[in-house]
Amino acid sequence: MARRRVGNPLALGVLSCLLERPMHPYEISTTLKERGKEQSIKLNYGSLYSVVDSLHKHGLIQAQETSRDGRRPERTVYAITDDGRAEFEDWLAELLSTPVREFTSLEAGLSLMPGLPPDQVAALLETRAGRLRAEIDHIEAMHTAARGQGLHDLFLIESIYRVHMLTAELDFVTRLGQDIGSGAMPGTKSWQRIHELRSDGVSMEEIFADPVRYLGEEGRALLPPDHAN
Amino acid sequence: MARRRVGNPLALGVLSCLLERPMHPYEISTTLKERGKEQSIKLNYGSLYSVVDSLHKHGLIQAQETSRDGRRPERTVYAITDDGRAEFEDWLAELLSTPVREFTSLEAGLSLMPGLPPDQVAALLETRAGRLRAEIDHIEAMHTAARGQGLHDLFLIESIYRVHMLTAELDFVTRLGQDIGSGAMPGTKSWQRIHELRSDGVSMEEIFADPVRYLGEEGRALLPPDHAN
DNA sequence: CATCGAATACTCTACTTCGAGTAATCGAGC
DNA sequence: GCTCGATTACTCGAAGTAGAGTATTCGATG
Repeated sequence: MARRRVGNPLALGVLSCLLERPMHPYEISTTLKERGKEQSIKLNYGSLYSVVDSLHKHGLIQAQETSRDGRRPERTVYAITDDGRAEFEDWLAELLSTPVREFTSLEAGLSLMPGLPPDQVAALLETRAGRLRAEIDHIEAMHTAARGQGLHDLFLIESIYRVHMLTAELDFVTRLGQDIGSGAMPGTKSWQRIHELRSDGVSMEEIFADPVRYLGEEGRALLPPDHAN
Repeated sequence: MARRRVGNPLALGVLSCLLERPMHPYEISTTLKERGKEQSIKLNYGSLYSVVDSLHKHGLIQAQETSRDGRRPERTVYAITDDGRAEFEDWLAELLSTPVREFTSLEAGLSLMPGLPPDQVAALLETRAGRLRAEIDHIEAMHTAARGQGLHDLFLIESIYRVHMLTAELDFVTRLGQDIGSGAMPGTKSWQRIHELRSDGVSMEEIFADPVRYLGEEGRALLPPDHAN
């Protein structure tokens, strides 16, 4: 994190609140929750307080007053600085303009997919598709409700984006599950066969040593594991 | 992370290597890299060694031998245990079947988007679209090359998924940028106006106190910030 | 007016992650 | 046979993250 002095996106949420008026950390957290920002920015107390400390240390916010009611914990009210305002604008512009590589768990799963037999993978992807459909329906019901309250799509935009991406994932997963299940996916036969061989006690090294013997012509594709990645 | 004894997906990559044969950590890292898995599973040395330790501590892998050549660092070779094999299958099945909520930086950006004026946001989204197109072209060129080497799509699946999702993002971002730029997005007028008022020194609180006065009828939508989220 | 759950407002610590740093060996070329 | 960059193989510490735990007050209910 050479670029940003504070790297957690929660810090951007903190700055966005302080842009309106000075607040203390707990108030920031409730404000973000009220506005549904915790749906798009991960928020937990441990991170909130350390992020606020860090923003303070770097001069992006400043402590205004420290008060206490009776014996309740101290509250420190923070205000944004000019430096903080500049950082907010620059950071937000970067988030919108610049894609960053994010590692998702489905990508990890897909890349290791051959570790399970194809019929099982097809079933698992079908299960995922069902869950995605449920999730999409759930979010869309909330959108309908929110629009009924007169809320602009502008304030739902991150959630609309989420539905858009979940739908794309659903398309992919549905198609892939079908292609694997039906055997339309090239290589599925070998994939299946390797799992059969392995449960008969043949080691990976034996199969790799002479794939054509174990897998027939399809096995030739395994010869140079020459990923041009 | 109550579920998995070791939470980092890198641990699944480690297990997948040891499923083939025992290896030492550095060999695991080169194997994962050779196969292009570091494109889909974040891999860095610090994490690798702590993940291996953790797998060992939890009995999912076991140390086989510790050797050293001359004065070179020690190498510990690890083998997977039956427990590790079970964990691998169960975890991989979960990754494929169960969507998890992942917070992306674009979602964070979109949710705070009104913090910049609409014309600037439209321009930033256009910039992003261009970068996404470049990224997609780049990955597709690699696919073409890999297929030319006789590689099955099966071994490119995570990368094909990535292109699918990048394309979905590109669609969304392109459309949103146009809608905001053209003013077709409802609420854009108020959004613009708020930024004008703010740079004239009007505070957020004043605007929220009487939105209709500052923004006309469109401002009425701001009255109950009643996110049904 | 006593009680009990919800809300307020943090604190603490164990765990994870990151990536620069270290240190030896190997091989190619002059 | 010497040098220099690549490769092998990790180590270390600073920083960040998670989320359970703590302590107080408020408000509704019987």
